[in-house]
Formats: sequence, C-alpha cells, structure tokens
Amino acid sequence: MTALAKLRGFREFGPDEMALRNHVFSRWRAVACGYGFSEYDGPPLEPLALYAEKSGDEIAGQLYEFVDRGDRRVALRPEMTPTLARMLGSRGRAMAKPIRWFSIPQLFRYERNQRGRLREHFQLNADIVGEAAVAADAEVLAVAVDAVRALGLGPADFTARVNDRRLVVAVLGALGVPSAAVGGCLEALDKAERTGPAASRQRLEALGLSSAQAEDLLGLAAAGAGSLDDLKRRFADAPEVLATAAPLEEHACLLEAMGLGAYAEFDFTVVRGLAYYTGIVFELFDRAGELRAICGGGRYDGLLGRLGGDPLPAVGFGMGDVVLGELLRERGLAPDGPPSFDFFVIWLEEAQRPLALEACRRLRKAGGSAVCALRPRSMRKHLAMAARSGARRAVVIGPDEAAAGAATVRDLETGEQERVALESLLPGGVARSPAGLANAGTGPESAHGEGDR
RNA sequence: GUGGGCGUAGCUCAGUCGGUUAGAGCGCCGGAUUGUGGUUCCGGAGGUCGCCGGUUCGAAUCCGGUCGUCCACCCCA
Repeated sequence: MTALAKLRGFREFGPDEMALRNHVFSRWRAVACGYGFSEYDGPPLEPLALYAEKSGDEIAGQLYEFVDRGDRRVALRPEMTPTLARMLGSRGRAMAKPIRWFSIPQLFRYERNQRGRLREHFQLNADIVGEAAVAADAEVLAVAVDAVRALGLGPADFTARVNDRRLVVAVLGALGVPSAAVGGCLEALDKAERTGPAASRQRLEALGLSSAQAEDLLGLAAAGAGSLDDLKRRFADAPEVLATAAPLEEHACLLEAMGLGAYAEFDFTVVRGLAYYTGIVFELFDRAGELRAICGGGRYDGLLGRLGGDPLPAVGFGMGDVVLGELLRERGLAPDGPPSFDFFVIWLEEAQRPLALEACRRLRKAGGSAVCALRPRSMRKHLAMAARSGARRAVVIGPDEAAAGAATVRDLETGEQERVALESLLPGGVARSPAGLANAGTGPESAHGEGDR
C-alpha cells in the first residue's frame, strides 16, 4: 500500500496474537526443559557465507540478504543449525556429551507468502549432539511430540511420520535402480503425495527407471501403504533392506516405551527435502492433512563437521509457530485473549482519588494487578468500563466508603459485593481472600511478580 | 521467481445500466438530571472506494499498470 505499510510476510502481534505466542513459547520451553535441554540463542544477522555452502541451493535461494554499511554481505538467519554448529565448534569439544540444546529463534526467508508460510517466523529448535544411538533420535521426536501435546492436541489431531533415508536407498538398490537416479527418486517420493501417481510415474521413468520399477516404488509410496513389517516381508531376500530397517524398529520400540506409540507411524514417502539428512527423518502433520508440516527433523551426522566444527553426530528438529498457531485456533485451543487483571479501582469524587491511588499501589505491591480510574464518571459508567476492561473485580471508594474507612469490593462475574475496611482490603485483606492472590495470576508467567515483595 | 482469484469505514459486507453530498450491521467515543455493569434508546467520530494513469460530459463501477492479499507451483516451519 503506502511506503509506511508493514513489509509483506512480516507479522504484527496485537494482544491476542501475543497471548497465543506467549502461550506457545511457554509450553515449548516447559517441555524442552522437562527433557533436560538448555536454552541458547545467537545473532539474528549472520555473514552470508555461513549459509552459502551448507544448506544447499534450496535455502540459499530464499535468503534474506543484503550488504551492510561496512560492505559486508549479510543475511537474516533462515535457520538455526549453522549458528548452532559454530557455537558448538568453539566450545563443544569441552562439553560433556550428549549436548541437549534448544532455542526459539526468529527466522527469515525471502519467499512468497502463503497460508502457513511467511517471511518471518519463530521456530522451536531442539538438538542432541554427540550421540549416534537411535535412542537420541527417539528422544528428539518425543520432545517434538510432547511440545505439540502440551498445547492440548492429541493423537486425533496430529501424527509423526517417520522414515529412514538409508532404508529408502537400500530399497532402491534392491529394486535395481541405478545409483545415479537415487537422488531424483528421493525427490519424486517426497512429492508423490501431491503430484499424484501419473505424474510421479512419468518423473521416475524420466530418471531411467523401468515401468516395473516405477510401479514398485509408487506402490510402496501409496497412501496408507503398509507397515515396516510389510516392507520387510516384501524384501525378505534383500539383506541391505533388512539391516536398514533395524534402526527404525528400535526407534518405534522406544517411542512405544515412552508412551508415544500412538503418535508415530512409518511412512516410506518421508525423505525430507534438505539434502543434509543422513538417517532417520520425520515430519509432524495435522491428521486432517489440511495444513503444511508442523515440524520437520532428523539425523544429520555429517553436517557439523562440514560446517567446520567437530564431526559430531547430531539429530534435531524445527517446529514453526505459524502452522501450529493455525491448528490451535482451528481447534479452539488458543488462549481466550490477553490476560485479565485483578482490580479496577473506582473513585467517585476528587476527594477519594488519593485513597484509590494508594489502594492500587498497595494491591500491586502485594502482587496483584490493579487499574485506577483515570477520570470522574458516573457509577454506571465506571462499572461498565470495569466490566469491559477485563478486570475480575471492581473496588469502589466513594464518599460513603471514605467516611467509613472502607471499600466496596464487587465481583464482576457474579455481581456479589461486600464492604471491607480499607486496611483489610489492602495487602492483608487480599491475601486472606481465598479467591484473591492465590489465583490472582493467569498462568505460569504471572508467577514472576509474586515472590519479591 | 511463474500462473490465477480478490482489494469499498477498525471488522463483515451492500452499492442497480457508469450519474449529484458513498451506505448498513458490529465495534469505538459521547449522552439518557451525577452510587451499581456488558440490555435498550439517542447522538457522534471514522472512507482521497489500495495507489497511479487512461476512456468518458461524468468512474467505487470500464481498461491498463502497480502495490497489497489469498490460492496453486517452487520450497519448507
């Protein structure tokens, strides 16, 4: 629109959106911390070269890059892994393994926006570095699943599709696919669901597969195509396939033991676009299949070394806040709105104003939240305003109350009210009331102010 | 980056065949003789019809461009 308009693909967070964002972040943090992960962060602006090599052309083509005033080629970070790799490169050697780190970076990609895809988003990243065992893969997926579950979504709402790139490669080998065509086949598999069988088949044959081979492969990729056991029976005479299926079996077994069996399923078409994954990969989707991926991740054992750090094995995921937020709103799981506050303090005449201001001060000092009327108004107006402001209770200090050294406290939900002495309303009285301070907060965040009085 | 749908008040939209000062509902602000709320009634603010240009006596309306937005591709969170 005008030169002053918000840039496309960027977001503004009014109180409602901010409430949702804070809600999501706080649950993400709680889950990651619950698994013993430590939070870290890095610079949002990085040298372009950090992304030039590694991520491959896919992300490089979407970099939000420019030249700064010092003629440096820089980019807003499109992902967190290179930053993580650098941070570990300089201090990871000295750290006890495995390293469990998480972050909630704001990331930027210069792409055309669409539902669930903007130029800016927040992403929960959790990685385990320095452990090659499948247990680390399973644990990382468990963090991802729990991060979504903690927001109120269950097995009917979302699922994790799991696969292993090594298995796909082995299957292609068993089918006699020439090794030159393997990369192309991975891409075709990744897109099979969207492009449809006819187009996929064409694509595979263009890669040099026979029509029988293409047929076989698409059969494995067909929707709801069967379990890992089916695949093993099918390739019972191919030791490579059986061997590469073992990690996935252990993975499934571990998730089952963690009580998350209902959330994970084998899916031969999940190979992930990014070229750096080396083993087990996974994606989280809404069950209805209406939205884009909520989360994607997997094992990337070669990457840290290639980025110049120690060649440590690593596994991790990224979970965006945009698609997840859409899903939460759709399911009515977003918070109602900005948090409400405890007291709206009303005074009727100028003479009571100092009493009201003093009452507010003491209520806040006691850990409550209070708003004082800014102007004289009619009682009717004051109460209407208090009700719409989001306050839980109104405190009235008019001439009658002032003369009696009292205040009227009205519950704005029930309409019940009582007159209390000014002193007992103030810190002591609030603390005594069971419905008062103990529940004064609105969530985990509100715990901050309460301790330091 | 490629192709397509859509841009009228803060929001949802109406606006006839091109015709004078562009409308409604919700929301917002104020009031209904100053101590009890989200109801009702009255009043008010708020729009260069996304922007620029063209056609026309005359454009919210037709045409072109542009920007924004949404969808598909691409890619991915």
